[in-house]
Amino acid sequence: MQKKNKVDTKSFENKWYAHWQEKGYFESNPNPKKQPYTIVMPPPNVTGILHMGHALNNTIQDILIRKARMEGKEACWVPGTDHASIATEAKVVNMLKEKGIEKSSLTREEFLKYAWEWKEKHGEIIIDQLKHLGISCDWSRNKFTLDEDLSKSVIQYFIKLYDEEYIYRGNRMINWDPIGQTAISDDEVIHKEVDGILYHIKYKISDSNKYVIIATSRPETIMGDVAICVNPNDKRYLDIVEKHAIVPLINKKIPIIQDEYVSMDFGTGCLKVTPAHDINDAKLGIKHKLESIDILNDDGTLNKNAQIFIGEDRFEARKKIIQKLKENNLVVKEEKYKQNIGFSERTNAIVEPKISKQWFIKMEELTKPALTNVLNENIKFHPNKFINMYKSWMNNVKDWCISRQLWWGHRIPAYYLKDGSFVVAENIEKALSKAQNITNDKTLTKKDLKQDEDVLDTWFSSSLWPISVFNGVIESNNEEIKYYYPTNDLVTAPEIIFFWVARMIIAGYKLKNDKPFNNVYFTGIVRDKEKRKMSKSLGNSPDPIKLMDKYGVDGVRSGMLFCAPAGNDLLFDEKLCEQGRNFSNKIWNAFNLIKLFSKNSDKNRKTKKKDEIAIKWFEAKLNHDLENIQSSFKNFRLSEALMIVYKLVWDDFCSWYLEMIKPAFKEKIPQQVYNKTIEFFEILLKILHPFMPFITEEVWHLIKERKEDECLIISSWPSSQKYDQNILKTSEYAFEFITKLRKLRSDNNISNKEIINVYYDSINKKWLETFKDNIQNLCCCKFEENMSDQKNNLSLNIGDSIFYVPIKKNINFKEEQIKIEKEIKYYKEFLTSIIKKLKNEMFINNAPKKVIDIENKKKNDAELKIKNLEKTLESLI
RNA sequence: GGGCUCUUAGCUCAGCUGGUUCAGAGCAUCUGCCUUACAAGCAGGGGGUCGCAGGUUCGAAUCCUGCAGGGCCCA
Repeated sequence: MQKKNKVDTKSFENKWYAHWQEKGYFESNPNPKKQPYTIVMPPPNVTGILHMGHALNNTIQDILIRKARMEGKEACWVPGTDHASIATEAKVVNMLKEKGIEKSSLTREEFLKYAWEWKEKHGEIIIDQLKHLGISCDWSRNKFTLDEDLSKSVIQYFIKLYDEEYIYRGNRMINWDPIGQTAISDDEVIHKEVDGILYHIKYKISDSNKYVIIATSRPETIMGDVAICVNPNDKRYLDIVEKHAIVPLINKKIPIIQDEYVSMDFGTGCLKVTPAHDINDAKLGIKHKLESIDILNDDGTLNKNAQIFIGEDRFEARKKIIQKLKENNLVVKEEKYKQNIGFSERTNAIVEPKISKQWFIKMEELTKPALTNVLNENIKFHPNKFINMYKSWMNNVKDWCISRQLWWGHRIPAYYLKDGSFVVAENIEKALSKAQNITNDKTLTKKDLKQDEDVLDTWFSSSLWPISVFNGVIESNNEEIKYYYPTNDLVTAPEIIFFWVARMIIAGYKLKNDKPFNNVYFTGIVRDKEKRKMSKSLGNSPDPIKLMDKYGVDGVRSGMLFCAPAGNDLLFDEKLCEQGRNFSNKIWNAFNLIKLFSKNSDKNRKTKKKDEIAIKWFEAKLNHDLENIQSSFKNFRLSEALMIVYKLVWDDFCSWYLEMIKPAFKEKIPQQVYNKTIEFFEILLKILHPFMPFITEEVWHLIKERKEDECLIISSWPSSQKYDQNILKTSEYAFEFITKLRKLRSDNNISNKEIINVYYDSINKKWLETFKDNIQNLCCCKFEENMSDQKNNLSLNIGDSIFYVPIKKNINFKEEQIKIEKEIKYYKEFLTSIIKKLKNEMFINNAPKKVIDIENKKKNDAELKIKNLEKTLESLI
């Protein structure tokens, strides 16, 4: 029969969220009397939707901020969204395509109008979804990276870096995304191993009947070939060096050159050199002063330089070229081989190396303070294993390409004059005056200036986030930035350690000469049970909103946390939410019981001994655990902290404490015990609150009359008080006794209601006095001192004491005997090994005294144990 | 290919600079219970040569080397 004591979390989730917001509990203002505690939220893409990664990440931040708030700090959590230039622009382009509009048919202004409409329409979705999670960020501070003040900050930072000569414009090989039609940075390229084919193609030697065979995986680029290169040590090709080869199909004459760069054992040892389409070939090209022939259009189709297959897509062209070469018997061999191909992080297009004029940031100098302050732990990484990764990136960092051929984003503040020279300024007016100064031409007008068409890499703007959300770039000394910066903790995914974390640190030192945050907590990547990363394409990612509907917000939050140790991937299983929901229910039912107590509390009833002990014990256990919880939090071991709370609530409070103080049938609970129980429960609710904010707030208001502003969310975090260590130790024996007697009862089919008599002789009287009532109460037994019949008894060995249990029913003494003999054998072997150890002079001479003492104690304990077991055996027979 | 990291119960993980009776937790599983807070529960139980092979040491899950296998980052 199922009972209906299930908590309906939906009935109060919205109520409390609205109440907290209405009361302004999430909001923060600089308060010199309080210590600030600041988190900036990693801004999700403005048009994105909530996935499990967001849910985990924001839950963690919420736990941290709620705890800080309860600890009396000025807790400020700044939320926001990111314009995500390339991702959002791609979405808008697709949307337009569906309407039959090509981006190329629109002006910049027209396109941006559509983009802003799109943003207005979709931009609030993720914010609403985040609110669903119950997160307590200061929504009045909600920012968007394209907001006016943030945009100004970005431009100002650009100008500063340009003026200090960290930013330059240069013609370099970059990664070209033919779908997004933009340059992307090295970090936005994902390398994957792909099955490819290495084609061995014959090139005729000029003025000869001979051929040279080159190996290439990209035959469509042969029209861009400008040379053939061999290793000077390669004896196979000595005869053709200095001659010329003829590029097939287009019959172009190219030189055969030598360079040690060419590996003799890869392919045929002959490399076709295509400087426009390969980074290494480009280097060779510069070295040997070769021409660079770009045969591709920006969209990845062949251009007129290719001479053939003009307008065909690069991969189509590849097929056709191979076919044509085959027709001419020029393909000697096709070899399967694994090659590394770069894909665009955002569009998944195969990236094309391309020489292009772009804006770059010189990184070498800028990374120095950013590296030092992580290595010296001025900024702490949790877990710190990521320091190594960070270090190697910082040490090998290349200049960062920050221009993107997109419209959605911060437009580069460079203004070109007719002669191609440019000035960098925050707006056209300032640009004009700069231009007039430089050229000494006061007749110049705005019309003579043309702003750069490109926008900045999104990560360039987000690197300012911890500063710009407090307007610290433009007004570097305002009250807010002075109070909140550096922020305390950043919670993010290790995937963006370079994209974002590193660059925020760089910006922090550049602009504020100080770190942007004290701690970086790296969460794991959310994966499914089969360890596959959760992704839309695999369809293995549950919708967090649906999960919250099913298991309650608190259930999902705690469920995720159960298995989220820092830096370890989270193998998500819906079962965890079930566990979380069950936990909510447990809390709810503990509340139900306490509510029953309240109806039956009695001011005149005196506190019993068993209750006194229960209170004394739980008080000690609670304070003991509070210490551990605090240290887990300090080390960002949040799932560990939750587990301590979980066990404290479920096992210690519900299973032991509440059972101990539960009054007998039809009896009332003493008022004092009730009050103490409420006090404990309140502390438990407080430490549960960061993890499970809703149920705890609800119960908080139900267990006591409270005013509407006496909320748990702003209550004070409990600190650990001094506690009785002794009772924690001695109570262990009581629990052990109870467990063992319960087992004895079930092994021998004794009904739970039947009182079992337990006899004892030499025993720690004080211990028994302390725990007697609770033990008798919890496992339905009765202690007697003198036993008449010394034989045919079962017994319990607890610590150094023996308890005899005369059982009238048929007991298999033989079996019992074998069991005890086995145990005696184990302890005897154990004892032998310890004695051997203690006789070992090397051990005695080398081991610290503490260890030797322990071994001696082990010896004594084992001897006593054996003695008691033998005594037990005697009483059995 | 370079670097980092991991391998402990069926699953997910704790086990700090070697030394408690150290092999642990949660989940899962098994057994018995609809006992008046809770079957989304209660009570009890079982389960691991700590990846493999060496080495250092009085003593190794813990330190070192090699091997095997997984993961991450960078080329």
